[in-house]
Amino acid sequence: MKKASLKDIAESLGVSKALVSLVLNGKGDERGINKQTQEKVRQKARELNYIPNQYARGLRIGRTNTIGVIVPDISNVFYGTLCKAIEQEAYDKGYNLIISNTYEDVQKEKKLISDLINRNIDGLILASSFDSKNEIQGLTDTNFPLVLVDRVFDDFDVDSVSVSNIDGAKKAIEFLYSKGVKRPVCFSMSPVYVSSISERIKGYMDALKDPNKAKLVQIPHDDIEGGVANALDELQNEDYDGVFCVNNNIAKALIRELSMRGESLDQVRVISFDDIEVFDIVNPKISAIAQPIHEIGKTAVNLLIDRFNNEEGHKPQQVVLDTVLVER
Amino acid sequence: MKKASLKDIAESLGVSKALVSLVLNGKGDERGINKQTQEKVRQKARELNYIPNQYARGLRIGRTNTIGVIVPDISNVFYGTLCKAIEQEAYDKGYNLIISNTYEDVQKEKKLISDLINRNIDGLILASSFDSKNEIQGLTDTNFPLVLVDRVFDDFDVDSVSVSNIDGAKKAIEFLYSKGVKRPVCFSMSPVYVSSISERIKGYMDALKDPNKAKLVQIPHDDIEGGVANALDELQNEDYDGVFCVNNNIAKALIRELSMRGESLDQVRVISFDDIEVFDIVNPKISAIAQPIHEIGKTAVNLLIDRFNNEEGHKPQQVVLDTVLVER
DNA sequence: GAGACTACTAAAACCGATTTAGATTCATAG
DNA sequence: CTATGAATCTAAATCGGTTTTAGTAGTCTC
Repeated sequence: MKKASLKDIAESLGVSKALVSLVLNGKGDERGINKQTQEKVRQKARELNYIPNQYARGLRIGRTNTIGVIVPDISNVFYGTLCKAIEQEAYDKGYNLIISNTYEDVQKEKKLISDLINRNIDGLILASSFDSKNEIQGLTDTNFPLVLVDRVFDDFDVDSVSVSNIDGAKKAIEFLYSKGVKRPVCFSMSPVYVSSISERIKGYMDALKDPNKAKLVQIPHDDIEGGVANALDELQNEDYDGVFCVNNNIAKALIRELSMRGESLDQVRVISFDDIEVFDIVNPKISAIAQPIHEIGKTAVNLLIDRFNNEEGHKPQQVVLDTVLVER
Repeated sequence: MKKASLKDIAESLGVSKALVSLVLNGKGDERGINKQTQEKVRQKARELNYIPNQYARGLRIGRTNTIGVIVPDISNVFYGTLCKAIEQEAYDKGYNLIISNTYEDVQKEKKLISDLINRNIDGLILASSFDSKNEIQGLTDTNFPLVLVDRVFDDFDVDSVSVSNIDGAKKAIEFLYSKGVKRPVCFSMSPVYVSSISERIKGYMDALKDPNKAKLVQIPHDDIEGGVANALDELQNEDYDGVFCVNNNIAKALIRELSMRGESLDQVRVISFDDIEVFDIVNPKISAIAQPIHEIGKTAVNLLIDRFNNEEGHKPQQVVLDTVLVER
């Protein structure tokens, strides 16, 4: 049983394709098509289980109701949840998603961007691994609908949704102090070119009571386990009693490493940016700075759709959402 | 700068669209087109940064190089990783993905399936929440390329990829015995209609040394936390010293609940189906039955592609992969 | 120099929708 | 009896590719 086309409906009713198309697109009244004829068309469409061919439609009207999403790694819970949020909102608004992962590979990211665009997506939501906005400058120059999430660039006239990383980091440090921590160190990720990470470091610095006691440890992003282990060795002789992890991957590695060394989480108080389920399962539980992931996704989708509906008048917005301290 | 079309290349070179199309599709030699002409065409295509419009192409040849993927929940690490595996393999083979979540909602799953098909995907990889094969019988009757993963149906002549759940569960129980556990109970999920769960229960039963000592606890899937808490209350007076969790969600809840009650994981030995990172972070670590997720994804994609290339001759296969005991 | 063959290229149909510009009918006004 | 116009509907162009069919030169054969 082949799928029914416009033509099938038109022929079986003895009317033209044009009429059928107009009726089914709700332009029947506007175009003065007889109510009874309209009803017959709709009836027949149901009967034949007609659904328009999206590709013919896309070819003609230049839109495909598909949004591209590029994230570093969908199997990372943060991005998985973000995609879920995006998908829900997009689905409600009648859009589908094409999701791709870069695995932080800048070359792959470039290729993916052009691949997706050439698949005629209507717009792109991008959590970029690029180290500068230059890489996507070309995209924005062509006026392609783009929303950056999670990782954004300063002074860049593009729609974006991010969280107040500086503020979130400050909250984390203040929380540590309030729990009696005297000297918090910061476990950071290198390289730090992504905006979110560098901002969190700045927040840490800003919140320190005594800037001279700042201690920043760089964990290489391609060997988190090893980096954390080295860091702990190095810190053996330093006196510190709290750790602020700039993301959950570092925190997970830290928890694992500490327990392998038989050191309790009671001795060193840990707090992390990004709240994940693990923090609620380990003992003792770990506090965290949670991002409003659902809202990030929802906002990103709506910025895009606003742009679609408003091609000319749209002004790029940089939305910055607040984080929440999850105290455990 | 608008995107270049076939016509642009043809006109700027003074040849026909047809010639350009043939050359760029590698049929130049076959059709005896002058080598030099071919080179000029390719050169110009590069110069104009030409990429074919996938929708025009899809409309004409009836394929879109897009695979639909439907899973219960992409923010669940298991499915996130599965999607990642599928995406990698598909990407390598030149296919894109459209991913959607059902959240175990059968109605949404039905709608998603028809939505995706009407977006002209070439094939579908489905981790279904349906309780019977009847729901997708219609799909297979139309001969639509479909591969079931994770959750499959017996006696169903459809491509599928799953793991040997019975065998995996047996391994888990045997492992518990080998570690001195005397009486393992099974924390299962209700309802149990999905094949994977019921098979794991069967594996548990089969592996018990004394079937009279079987103890099966049903955890409602929509209140795992509460279900686990109730189960632990109920088990207070029973003597048991090991728990086999049929999936990671139950295990996570169990670990959390045990530590909240101050009970150590040393007293009750826990093992879970599905291996997740958490099990390597908590203290003590948790052993697990790992699924070869990457291979599942890869196999599913290749079954689909084989079907594409082999429309008539393709025979549905039920691939069953082995699990691995991850001992910690 | 006609017929056949080779090497190359163009034209046109087609996929299935949308949309523009116009055609047809019929009633009413002048 | 014709012009005006409202009400209905349609033909055809279009989107950007792919593929089939048909053609034109030029060369070779006898």
